Amino acid sequence: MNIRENIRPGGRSARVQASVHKAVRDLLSKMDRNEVTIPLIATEAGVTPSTIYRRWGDLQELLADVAVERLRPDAPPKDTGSARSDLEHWAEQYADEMASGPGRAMIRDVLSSVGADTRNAGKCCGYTREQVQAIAERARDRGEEFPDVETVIDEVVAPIMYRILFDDAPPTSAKVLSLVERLFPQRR
Amino acid sequence: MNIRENIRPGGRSARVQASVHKAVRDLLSKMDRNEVTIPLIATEAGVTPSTIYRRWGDLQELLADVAVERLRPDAPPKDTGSARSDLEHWAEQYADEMASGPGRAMIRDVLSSVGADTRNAGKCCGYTREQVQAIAERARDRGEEFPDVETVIDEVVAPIMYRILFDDAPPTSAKVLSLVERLFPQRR
DNA sequence: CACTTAAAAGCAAATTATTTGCTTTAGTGA
DNA sequence: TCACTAAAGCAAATAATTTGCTTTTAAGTG
Repeated sequence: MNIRENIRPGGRSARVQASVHKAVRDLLSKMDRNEVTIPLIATEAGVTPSTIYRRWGDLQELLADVAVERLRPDAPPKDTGSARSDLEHWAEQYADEMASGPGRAMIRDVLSSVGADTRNAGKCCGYTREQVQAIAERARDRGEEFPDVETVIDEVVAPIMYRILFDDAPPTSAKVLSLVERLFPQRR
Repeated sequence: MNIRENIRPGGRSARVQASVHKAVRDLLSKMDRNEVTIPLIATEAGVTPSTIYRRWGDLQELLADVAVERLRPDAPPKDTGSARSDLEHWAEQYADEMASGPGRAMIRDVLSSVGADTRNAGKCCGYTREQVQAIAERARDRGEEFPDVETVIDEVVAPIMYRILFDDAPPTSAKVLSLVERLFPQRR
């Protein structure tokens, strides 16, 4: 078979990507985000600035790329015994993480990259959907009632995110619980 | 009274601000947003780049400043006879405007400015709240039932915005109507 | 295991954007 | 009208970005 696949060499790629990502994370933890520049990242990562420019285009794209990685959940939602409490637990944690300083900064980075190709924001939304999906599936396996995933996104995730992004006050824990409550027809 | 108020001269300010804003709007309508640079804006506006750098700091802040202005509603929500239809009408229009190319770009600009001082995103949220408030007040004057403004934000505005920002598919008209429907206890 | 290939990295010069110190201009209040 | 000061202009210095060209390196091939 000799139709040349367009998988091409480019072997150092992974290594460079890893060291650049690490450099970004390190610098971001040490200094103010608008002091971080591409030449600085390049030096820290031990690569040439032009490498970064050519691979990522600009700082925004690079920051978005790093942020998406960091926003990827590292574990499925905790199993607390019932779907409702799984969701409560997950939503509170989600709200906390996203409302934190670094969380907000990462969301901003993701949203402000235009990257029509990369669809960064879409990826984040996808991670969230997967998490909710996992809770929903556990509910089904247990034979519990559980709302549609899209409904959970509309009624729990969206308000949390809207308040974090646009409002001065991030949602309190009580607020998050009340959002979840609306989804469950009757008492506990 | 001679305690010097800290209102200081700075008279050309308004004129410069107007011409810079106009230049930004004009350029944005003519070319791709990432071809727009501060030196270009400065030339178009007939000012010096350093003036812009000193007043706005960087391109993001300037774009955010212009975007906030443009996102300000120019009229109160249309009075269509009933609160529910006012809200339906307003929400559909809001969703359309925000989901459009320019709408999305403006939201992105607003969100990606850090401006801890300016609170750009907060202003936008404020405009939205005012619009919903106006509908709510009309409802009250007519003696109609109407949900709490914050509830409308959680259940209608937030899902619309979340889907526009994070999801690939902006909300359809039917989707928007179904969001409004949930807020009204029973049939029309 | 050479050896070829092409994507990705390095390098450096050219271009462009940003910052900064100093000077000038023009509203404002006396 | 005059003095005052915030904001604008100007230009030199610095920093970031782009670009053409060369070099390196992981794969795939024989």
